[in-house]
Amino acid sequence: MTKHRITLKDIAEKLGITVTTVSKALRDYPDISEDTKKKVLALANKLNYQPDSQAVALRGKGSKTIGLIIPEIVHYFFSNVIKGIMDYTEANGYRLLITLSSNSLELEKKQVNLLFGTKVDGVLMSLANETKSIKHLEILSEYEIPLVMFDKVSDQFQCNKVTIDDVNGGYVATTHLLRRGCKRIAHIRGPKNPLNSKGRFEGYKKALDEYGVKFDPTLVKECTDVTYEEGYQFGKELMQIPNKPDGIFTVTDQVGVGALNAIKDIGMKVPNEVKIVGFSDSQIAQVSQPALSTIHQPGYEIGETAARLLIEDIELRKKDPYHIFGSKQIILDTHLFRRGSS
Amino acid sequence: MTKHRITLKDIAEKLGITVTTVSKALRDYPDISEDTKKKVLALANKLNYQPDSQAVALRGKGSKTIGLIIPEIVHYFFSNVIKGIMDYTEANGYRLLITLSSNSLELEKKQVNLLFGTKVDGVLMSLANETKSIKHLEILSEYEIPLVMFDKVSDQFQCNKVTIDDVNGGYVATTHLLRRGCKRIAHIRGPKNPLNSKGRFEGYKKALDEYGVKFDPTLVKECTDVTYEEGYQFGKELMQIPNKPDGIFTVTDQVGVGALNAIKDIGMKVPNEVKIVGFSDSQIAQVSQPALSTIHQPGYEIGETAARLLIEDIELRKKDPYHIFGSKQIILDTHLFRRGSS
DNA sequence: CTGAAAGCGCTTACAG
DNA sequence: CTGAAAGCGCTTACAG
Repeated sequence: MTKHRITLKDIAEKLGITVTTVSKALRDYPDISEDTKKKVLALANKLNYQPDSQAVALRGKGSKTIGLIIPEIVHYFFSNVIKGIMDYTEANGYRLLITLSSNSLELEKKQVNLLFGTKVDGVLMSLANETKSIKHLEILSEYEIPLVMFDKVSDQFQCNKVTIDDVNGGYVATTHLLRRGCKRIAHIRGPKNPLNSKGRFEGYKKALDEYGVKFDPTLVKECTDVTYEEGYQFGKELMQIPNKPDGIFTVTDQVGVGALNAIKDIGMKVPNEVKIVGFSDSQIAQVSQPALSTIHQPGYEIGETAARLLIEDIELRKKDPYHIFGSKQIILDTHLFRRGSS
Repeated sequence: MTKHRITLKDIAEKLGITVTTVSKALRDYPDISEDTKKKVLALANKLNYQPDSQAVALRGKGSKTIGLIIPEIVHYFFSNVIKGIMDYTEANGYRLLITLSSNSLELEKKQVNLLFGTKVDGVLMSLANETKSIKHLEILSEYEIPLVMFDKVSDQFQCNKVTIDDVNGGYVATTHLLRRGCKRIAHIRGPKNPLNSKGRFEGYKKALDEYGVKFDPTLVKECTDVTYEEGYQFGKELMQIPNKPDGIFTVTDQVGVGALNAIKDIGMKVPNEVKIVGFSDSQIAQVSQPALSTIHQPGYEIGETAARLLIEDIELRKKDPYHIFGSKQIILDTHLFRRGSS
């Protein structure tokens, strides 16, 4: 005895009116009498009527659903971004369909097509590390599905983007080390491709340059997976070179804490002999001993802002078919959190 | 010049046949000629035809979408669960709609209704800490929408459930401390309500009992938010009581590392003076110094298993309208990972 | 082997 | 103020 879902027809029959009238009453059309509206509303509430979202989407304009493509989910920063997105979409009556690229271009393509097929009203995404060409995103512009990129964005695609200023973040981290008296500052960077690690690296070089410190490529290590283990390994290696660094700026906190622990395990003192600054302000940075100085990256705000920009485009387009989707880049502020490691 | 979405009608017109035939050809009906099938397939591929999922859902049986209600997203364990769910649903052609209860009963109710209105094929959920009564879930059984609970489950609702054996986990953690020679073992537990913290606490008591150690309520502290900070605070407090504990079992790794750092900051030695075991095997546990011993909780497998059980029920019901949804409880194994803290 | 017709649940121009 | 009709894109019993 499964219940069947209440439809407009059920309400109409019980009230002896037509579905047209019921539909209009529920949507508060001005040409329906107050009396009818009251009756319809009352019955709809009593029966816990929920419009069939598939039918509404099929008929109307938009599914009230947003698609998200994210490179990783087990990840402190991205979790925060997702939370920002969810809170904003939830508050604005949009559903969130979540998909994973696992940093693979192949999967990313698949997810774009899936979301297209699902007729989402818009897409939020952070690119996979692998992704260079953005040809697979063109289907979105062809069909005028708004896209907002965040964190890992491409400069080859025109759309709203939400990022932080990675160059400045790297610059602030490095000048902090310089001001704290470091003379030889190493950098453990991320992979070549994503713009973030490129930016942080540039900021590092810019700071050195400004302080008249010669850039030394032997002090730069490049991660593949950007893990704690890589940080530990590179931290160790850096302490074995003849002219050891006295400061390290790392592309993430995972890597930073890895380096920190390696240095402690070797028997050297942080921050006395080596100072370290990470990036992201993950929880891990607050918990290491000494706690890791880091550049705070506002994940929640990034997610919230990206969702807001997307929903604004969706709503504007609903009202005005000629509305052109935004193409600004919003760059959110970062801050240095100085802790025991520097 | 927005492109319009390719429909069956477009393909039919180009080929000079009807939508009926196109639909059947694409679904590989036996009564369509091979020749026609080939032509249709070829054109559909060429035009990158994607069936309108709303229309399919409206017409057919099921939306190929699963709803997830999760208490928290910025959370190492739940992130892993979600990844397990996503990988499984993705591999089986289901979409995932993700919603947050933020551990609030009110929001949880809202999300259940939202997912019901969205006509998801099934629901996965872990209960909010606040949730005691499960009356708001009855709508799912009334409309025969399958539900699988994981991690935080209720014994008042009949459905498939995936959990770990918290009692055993707490027992294993505590007996480990006893065997390592601890005489006075404290427990920093979670809130009263969720079954997990209750279970871990029971396991703790069971172990004490078995080893003939008298249970001392002054050695039990109860967290509200289960954070690093609470762990730090309680760790400190425990070291201030006259007859200090020499071992601590904590409800999570956050709390465990908090306690560990507090004890180090006081100037006491871990594991020499106090041994600590956490719970969950979060990343944080590998990174503290000494690394935290912990009970590994297989988040990914929990998610994967829950998704599998749900999709099995969905598919079976599609084939057999009389199929009755499962109501077994799968209890996954935990393991002790011994590290430097014990 | 192919197609005409009905219908899923809704919305909205149009008629009365 | 209310309702009959068309249609969104699809699937499937039924007819030929």
